[in-house]
Amino acid sequence: MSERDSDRAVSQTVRAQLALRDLILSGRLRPGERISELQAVETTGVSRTPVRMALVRLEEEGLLEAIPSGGFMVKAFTERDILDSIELRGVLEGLAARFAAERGVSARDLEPLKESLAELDKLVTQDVVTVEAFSSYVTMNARFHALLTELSRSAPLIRQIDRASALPFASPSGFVMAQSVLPEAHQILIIAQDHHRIVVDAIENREGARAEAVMREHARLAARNLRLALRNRTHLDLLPALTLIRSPASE
Amino acid sequence: MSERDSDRAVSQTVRAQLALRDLILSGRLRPGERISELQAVETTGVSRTPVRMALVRLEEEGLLEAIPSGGFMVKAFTERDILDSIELRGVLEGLAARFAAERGVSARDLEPLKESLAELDKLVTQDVVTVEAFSSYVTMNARFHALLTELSRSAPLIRQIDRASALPFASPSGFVMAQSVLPEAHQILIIAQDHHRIVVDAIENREGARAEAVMREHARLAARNLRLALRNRTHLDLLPALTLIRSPASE
DNA sequence: ATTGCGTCTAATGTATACAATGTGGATGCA
DNA sequence: TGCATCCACATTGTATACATTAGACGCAAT
Repeated sequence: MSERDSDRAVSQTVRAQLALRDLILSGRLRPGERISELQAVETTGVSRTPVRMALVRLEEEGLLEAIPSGGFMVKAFTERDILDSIELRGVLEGLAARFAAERGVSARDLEPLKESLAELDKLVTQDVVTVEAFSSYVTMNARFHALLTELSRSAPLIRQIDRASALPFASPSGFVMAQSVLPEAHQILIIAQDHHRIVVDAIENREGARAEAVMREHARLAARNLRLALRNRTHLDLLPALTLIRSPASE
Repeated sequence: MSERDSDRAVSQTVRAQLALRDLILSGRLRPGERISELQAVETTGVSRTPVRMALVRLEEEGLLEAIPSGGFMVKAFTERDILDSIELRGVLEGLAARFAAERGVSARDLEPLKESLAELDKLVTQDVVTVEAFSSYVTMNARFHALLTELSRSAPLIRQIDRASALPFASPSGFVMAQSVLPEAHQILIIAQDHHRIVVDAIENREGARAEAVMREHARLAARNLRLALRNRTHLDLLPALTLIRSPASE
């Protein structure tokens, strides 16, 4: 009755899903830990049915793992898993870029991507780099990647990219915030933006192989950011998802 | 009480999932058709709760689509969707082959793949090509692809390939049976087997780019089979999954 | 005649009660 | 003292009853 509108708008299932995901990513549920349904009921305030639905969806999302005897546990990731997930996303986005280039994109359809590119330019070219600037960069970067993916005009591919980007450490903006405290911050941003520019140019000129290659390399910036962030572990609080790392698989 | 052991062994959820999947792939539930939960309860014989679980899993699998206002409908695919799904699988398997090649595979780990290759050789080199031979080819081919995927030793990638291969028309053996009635049957088999041989060789010699490229091309054989099967539509009964095609997107 | 509003119905979303199974502990025997 | 077995409890899987919402049909008014 006295619930807020924002609470009433979404289903109990979604509410439970959001609450549980937050619990996992914040590290309050540790990797390997079994998730008790009744405990989740108490925490989220919804009944068991939507909690179970949320658990199934979180398993699909990749954050949970089904226990053979029943129930779910929080999934544990190695550093290698994360790097592979980033490479995987790069390969998929590379395919999307190649599809866009090979199949052709009308000037009208390319316009939103170019606008997104210009907006990113405004942020990157300014000298002072504040935390707020990084925050809006994250938003605009996500938009650029989403627009690029859609240009593939391939529903199966878009779906697969969305699923691959669902894990926070695999998403295009997963480690951008880590840059904000790194000395190499501005350099990496400039390089990333050059990748953006190149892929738009390649699509426009229908150079499929070039578009694919640059998107693959683009994703590897995230891998570089991850390694940098792990080396000087001063600001790991910016990356809550790293609580999911089990054995860092030191090389 | 009087249920068969095979029925008692699996959960109601899995039973409903199998029954509904069969209904969809057999074409008894047409694309775009809304699935009534109560109707599904009657058909499958289990109660609404496991039916709903099964529906969620089938949506994740890609066979169903969530309706914004609630419930699910059978997903419709264009011919383009299917071709893209095949290309997508090829790209992912290409990545798996590249990972295997770049990271190296011990002789011991490569052994099962070589055995699988030899078994396939026995089938391919024999002159008479019966339907039974094709059937066992499908099994062994699936095994080869599964072994190859595992050699990537990347849990995220294996997971993604499994999900991409879940759709019957995207799986490595999706259109092999269509070959069995085509005059080009034996030729295609010989070519496919050569791809298998090349990828094993490339992995052994740590040639990542070669391994990746050949797996991509290998997947395109499935696309070729699909086009051939659609052209002479005499034996479409071998490919029940094609009932999911909505508008064939003629080119 | 068409459009808009209201009601009614049937469907999904949710909660909870019940059943069955797996797990942990304790006890007894070797 | 260690291992195995059994029992009890807790947890998940299932069924069903209830709530809520979306969609359809009909009636009335313009």
